[in-house]
Amino acid sequence: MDESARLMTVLRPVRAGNAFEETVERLLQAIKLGVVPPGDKLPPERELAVRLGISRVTLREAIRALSDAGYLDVRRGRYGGAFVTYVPPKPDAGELRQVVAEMGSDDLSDALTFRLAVECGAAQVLAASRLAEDRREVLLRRLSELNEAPIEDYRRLDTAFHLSIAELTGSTLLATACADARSRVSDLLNVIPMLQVNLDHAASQHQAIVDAILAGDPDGARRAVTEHLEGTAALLRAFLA
Amino acid sequence: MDESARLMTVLRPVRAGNAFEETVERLLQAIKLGVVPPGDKLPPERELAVRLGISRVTLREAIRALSDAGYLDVRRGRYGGAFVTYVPPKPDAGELRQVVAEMGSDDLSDALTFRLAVECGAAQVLAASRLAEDRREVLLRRLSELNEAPIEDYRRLDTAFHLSIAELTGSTLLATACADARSRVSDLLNVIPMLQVNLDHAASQHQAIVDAILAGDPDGARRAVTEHLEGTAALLRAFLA
DNA sequence: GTTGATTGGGCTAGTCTTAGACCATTGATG
DNA sequence: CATCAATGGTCTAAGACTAGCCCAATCAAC
Repeated sequence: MDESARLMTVLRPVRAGNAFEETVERLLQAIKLGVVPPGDKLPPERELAVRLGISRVTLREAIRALSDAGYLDVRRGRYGGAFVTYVPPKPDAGELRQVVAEMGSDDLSDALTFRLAVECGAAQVLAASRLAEDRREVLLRRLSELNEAPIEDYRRLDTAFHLSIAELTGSTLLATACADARSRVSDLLNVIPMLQVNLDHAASQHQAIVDAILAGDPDGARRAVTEHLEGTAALLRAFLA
Repeated sequence: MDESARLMTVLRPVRAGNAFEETVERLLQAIKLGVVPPGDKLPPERELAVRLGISRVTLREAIRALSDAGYLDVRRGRYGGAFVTYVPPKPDAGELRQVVAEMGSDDLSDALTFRLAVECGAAQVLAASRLAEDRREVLLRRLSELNEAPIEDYRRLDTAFHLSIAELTGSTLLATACADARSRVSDLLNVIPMLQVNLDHAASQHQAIVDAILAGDPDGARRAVTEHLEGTAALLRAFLA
């Protein structure tokens, strides 16, 4: 609150952990967000190490850890690679309380606030910009893909829809922030039961978000995103009591 | 835009550089944002190294580099320390073109979009929350400090005002994002001439932001922040042509 | 003045990380 | 069924980074 709060913010740790830990975290993000869907494989080690800006040795340690933990299946030889075996756990309200407890109430509250802010920010920025026809089509395609998704692909395509909004703004920083926000709550979202009423509700909210963005209505987009996110946020916050 | 855009976002470099470079960047952020004002000193090396999660050796290399570059004056002995000597350059429209050019148009555009999104997001979140009386007072105090600021303190107190909005949401992640966004454009803001009309304009916009937040009006807060930021953004974008 | 607490300056041994080379396995293709 | 390109598996030497220790300088307080 006072001046020293800003010192805490800026003079925070330069690094979240060692290279190995940060790499595990990043790969886990790619897996859990469905950027690399189950059954697909990560890029070859040599290429991935360059992309992540780390040595192949460190990357291999991280892959090894994820392989041991059951997230990846590593196969040698041509057409081999690190295949994603992780499938999101089946929704289970019982586990929800446990997962929330593991995270800590302060971190959860922080993550939910952050997510609300950046997703609303992205939606309003996108609504305020003149959108080229091909970008409108991307947004509509993501929406229809989500609406037609089989249950087992729902979470991944929901993520894809939400992240597309940030990506379409053209800001890498914003897309990164939204991906980060999403991954901080993805474990929680995964264990929330998916009832048909909720899916229907979500579908109409998604439609409202897209309508507001395409209509060039930033306030409407902001409200639609807020309404959509506050639904799950309120549910999660209820488990903090 | 397509699926591979998300690969680029998530499988980006794990680290922005080596520990030394990242530390220099972080200290520079603290200095340029005025978190440690000119004449004040950084925390003692031993304490700062712990906060930043790096070794004292690496921290000292970074401090040495900033000292050589004229940002810090390091003095030994009790009551010594690394004193901030950096004072923001005098505004100069001539330099603006040069600073914009150094940054690159894509990075600038990205930073401006990111800043707009996160600051709007923070303001709307704050406006939507029930604000305790002491928090309202913090906001009002920051505003009046800014309005009464001598010209040489204006930028620093303007930063303090803007960052307070994010800090008051209670989200560390959001405060960090806003500080990051601000520091990405601070060099540019510093060289924009400060004309009295512009200062008056900014003052009324700041007032509108605070009014909307205290009134619990997220849409109003969003619009007020957008109007305020788009002013400088438009000016900066003009230099991209 | 002398003292003592605080602070920057510097050294060393050990660990983490990297770059690059080379080996082993796989399976589509001819 | 032999080939070979693509891919994971392994090793080594060099560099980056850290933890911990002690030295040197400064200056308020006594």
